[in-house]
Amino acid sequence: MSFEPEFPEGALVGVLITEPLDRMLDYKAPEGGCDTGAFVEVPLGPRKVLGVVWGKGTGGYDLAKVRSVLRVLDAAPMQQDMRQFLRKCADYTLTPMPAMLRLATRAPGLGGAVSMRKVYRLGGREPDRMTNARARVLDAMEAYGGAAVTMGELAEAAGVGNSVVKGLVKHGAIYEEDSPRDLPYPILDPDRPGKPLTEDQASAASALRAGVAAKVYGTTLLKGVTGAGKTEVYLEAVAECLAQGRQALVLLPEIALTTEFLTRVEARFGARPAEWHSGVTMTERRRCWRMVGEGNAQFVVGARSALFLPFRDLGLIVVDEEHDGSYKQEDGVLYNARDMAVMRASLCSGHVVLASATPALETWVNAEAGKYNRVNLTARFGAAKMPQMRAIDMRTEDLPGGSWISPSLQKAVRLRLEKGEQSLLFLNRRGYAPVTLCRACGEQIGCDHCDARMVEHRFQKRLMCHQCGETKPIPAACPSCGVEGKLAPVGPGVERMAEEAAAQFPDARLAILSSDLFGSARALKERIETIAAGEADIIIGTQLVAKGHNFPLLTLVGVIDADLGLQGSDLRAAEKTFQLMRQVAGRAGRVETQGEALLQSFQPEHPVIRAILTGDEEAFWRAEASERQAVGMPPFGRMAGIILSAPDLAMVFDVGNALAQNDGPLRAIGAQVFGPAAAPIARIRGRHRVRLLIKADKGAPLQAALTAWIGQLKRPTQLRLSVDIDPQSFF
DNA sequence: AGCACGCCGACT
DNA sequence: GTCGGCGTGCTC
Repeated sequence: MSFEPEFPEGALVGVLITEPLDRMLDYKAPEGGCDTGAFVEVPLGPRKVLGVVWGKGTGGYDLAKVRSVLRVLDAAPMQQDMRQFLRKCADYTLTPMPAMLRLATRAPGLGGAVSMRKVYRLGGREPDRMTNARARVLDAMEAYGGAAVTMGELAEAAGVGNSVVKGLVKHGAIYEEDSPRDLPYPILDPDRPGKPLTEDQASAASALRAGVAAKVYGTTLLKGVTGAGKTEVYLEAVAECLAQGRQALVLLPEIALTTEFLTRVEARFGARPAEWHSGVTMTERRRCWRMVGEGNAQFVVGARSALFLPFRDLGLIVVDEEHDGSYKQEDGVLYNARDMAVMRASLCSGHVVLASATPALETWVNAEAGKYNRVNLTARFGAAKMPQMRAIDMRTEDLPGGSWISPSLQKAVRLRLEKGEQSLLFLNRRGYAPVTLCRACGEQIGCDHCDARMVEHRFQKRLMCHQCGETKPIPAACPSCGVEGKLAPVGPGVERMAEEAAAQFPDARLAILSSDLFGSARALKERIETIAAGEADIIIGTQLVAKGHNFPLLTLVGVIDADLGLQGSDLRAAEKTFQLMRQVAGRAGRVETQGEALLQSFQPEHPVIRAILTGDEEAFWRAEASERQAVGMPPFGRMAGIILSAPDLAMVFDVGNALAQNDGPLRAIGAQVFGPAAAPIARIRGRHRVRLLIKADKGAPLQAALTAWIGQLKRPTQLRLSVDIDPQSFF
């Protein structure tokens, strides 16, 4: 080290650790000193824990008891913008700092030494005897040029066992050396020619490029209809970012989408980006985390948690399908990755691209207000046209009970079958039937641990709770009245749709796409590929199919129940329905032929259904926005949810009521409290849950008031409390 | 989070 | 008389 450390040995430093203590601890700097941002190992009681040097120590602790940092870890120090990001994110979501730090250190083996492995290069000397096998090894070696190769790879390439290689090492014909296991990612070339862009795409791309080139914070909504080629366009923004030598991040809402994306990146930049999501191996995660921190990964594609990777110089974050509900983490640290992406970029002078065919209302409003730029992508790529959309009025269809494919829809499917084209029947309900009803006593079979009904999954021959995942066999007799043979499945699920479709179209090849029918993302992806290639005539799917997979042969989409999601008092229901419908409809006819989308509805005059059919999105958003504005709901007001849970129902309500009564800190900022009421999921794994909702004006200092409010409460040990800022759904 | 300390019920 | 339940408190 040629530089003096910021804190010389023995100096007092404040360390943030990943253990749930909601304050910094003072330690003495270790031998050799340390700097702010260093990842360190510190003693805590009998344990050694991970931490980050956050700055000068406070000195507010008995100096005699202050212990010393054990060692500075071999990892790129956390930069100032990252520390600011964690702090702001913690303040916004009311999450303790240690939990934020855990999010940012989700890399295995962080504490360990850099792991090494043996690699081999061509040596200078000749072996004593040249054998056939040895010659093959040297030939294979030659093919690698000067590059290092592992034993496994080399033996494989030469078609020999490793003893041959070892023999050559002994004679000096091959050098053996140690190399870090975590290798840098291949260099991406932003100057390779991309796919030719349409005029529309090119102008959108240059707008995005300009945003990235400015090297200041900015957010752009990239709004483009399904199939308009948003990916090609934002990859140009990535190219600009890479050309500047900065790092780029693309967030995708679904792991299943990454494989196709990687292929496109490879085609555009000549190599694959780093991947970060729950599906990648531990080794690869560690490599990704380290290389991102060292600047040896230029481009990362990942899930929402990739926002917390230690980027050195992040110039661009793309949030693809930004409206997708899965960007909101629903357990642990409750954050919305879309909003946190904006926060992160604002701290590192990066640009954000929010891409969607159907933006979230919040995003639309921000673009209208001029807080975000807006770039529209209108033309469909190539010859593809938007599908014709039509409602099927279910009130006038002659349909026997227990079946859901109307005669009009049947006719349309037959037509496609005759032409050898694919149809998609969309139903956003997994399983066979959502309700199992006893025809003798009216009992609906529920989950033993939650207040949810059990959904029949006929493939697995079990009932399943979609809340907690609990399953049980389908009983022969009613658990309530004991009568046998009277249990009946009620309502449709995709499995049941498949049964009906098989009866209606006996000669068609059917494929069901539902997340619970696939063990892995890989299996799902393979299935999607064979279907896209034409292995099925009729696809029956849940919302999984609405997430951007490309089915070129698909020309008809039938939405079985377009009314699902319109009911209820969930404020976002209309928005979600709108987004889903347009996306599913966008599946149809992505290539040459004109597609058709049919929506089965009992209320075709509903504004949402009409907005979908007329394609007047702006009208939909304007109407939705003014409705929300009138009642002061997000994004025109602020909301927070408080979930209390404990094994004892009375206790949860007592605490909830106590909170509701002592609402002084909230009243001080003009906020209102609603509840306590049973939470949307009233019981999970034996814990009763109640929810309070807080509604405040847009500018109100909500987080500070919530902290003061919750702080005055003394709560029993078994009671858990979590705060959800900007909840996704509120009843 | 762990882990220790500590104060009340059913066992050798 | 002890073993052990988990409530309370501490960790620099």
